[in-house]
Amino acid sequence: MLNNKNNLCHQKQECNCPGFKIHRFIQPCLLILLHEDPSHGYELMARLSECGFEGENPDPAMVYRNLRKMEKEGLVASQWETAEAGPAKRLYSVTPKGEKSIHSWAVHIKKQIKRLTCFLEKYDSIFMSP
Amino acid sequence: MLNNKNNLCHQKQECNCPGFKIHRFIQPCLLILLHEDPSHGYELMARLSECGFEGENPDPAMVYRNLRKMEKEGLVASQWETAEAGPAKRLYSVTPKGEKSIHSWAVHIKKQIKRLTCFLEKYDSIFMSP
DNA sequence: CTCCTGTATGTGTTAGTGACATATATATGA
DNA sequence: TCATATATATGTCACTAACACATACAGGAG
Repeated sequence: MLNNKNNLCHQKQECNCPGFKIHRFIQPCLLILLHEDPSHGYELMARLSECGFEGENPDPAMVYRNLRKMEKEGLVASQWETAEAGPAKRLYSVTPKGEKSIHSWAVHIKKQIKRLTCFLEKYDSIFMSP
Repeated sequence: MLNNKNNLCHQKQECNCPGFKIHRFIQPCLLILLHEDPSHGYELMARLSECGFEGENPDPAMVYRNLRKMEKEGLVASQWETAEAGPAKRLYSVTPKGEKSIHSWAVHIKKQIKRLTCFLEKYDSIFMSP
């Protein structure tokens, strides 16, 4: 039932949310932050604390590489900003395709909250019950 | 402030929850299921639906490899069960070290729920407000 | 007896990811 | 001129998810 050669027990990945389960949570965070306000990588690192990453300074490599990757996939667009003082910034904004991706992520994030809550309920009933 | 050579902006990984963020969510699920009731891999695949994985038949490779890995790390222990009919089963149960790991996971899972909820709040305020 | 199905446990491979280290450039103030 | 803050980026490595595939035992159908 669970596993035979014609109907493998694990379903094929159909969702276009990369990662499917939940890793790459940084991607939807970056998308929604950019949707609120176009921004650049360095600023986004700070703004990630708005997404429940308080105190956990994010890896710049992760931020910059994800931004470039999402640009390659057409989820965000960028342009150089040289007007202000300091080194040039690469300003990112969300494309229509990126906005669709946000909706898609929201569905999966709801599902994941359900799973995590399910774990916590089990946990509490085992270790927190009187 | 965010990034200088002496105090890198991303903190070192100190937590003993492998994966730190949330991937490998299958591990705490297996641990708590085994804590409820010692079981074997094939059965655990079915029981994962109790953990919010309804309809998503898990990859056997993930289940079995994670079980073996956790055994190697001393989080679970196993013994062959040959009494019943059918092929032999490898019966797993949680060790004291594994129980500690469950507590550790619970902390991080609470944090992750906070993060995901934070995302959804932003999402709703942008796309669901009147 | 043979074949199919269900139960049960694994291995092999590959692309992708996270974590960490490091490099580079601009501007400001001490 | 030297340290610091701002800003972006590359290199590497171990680990993971995803998928394909292999193996073995047992029961029932034909």
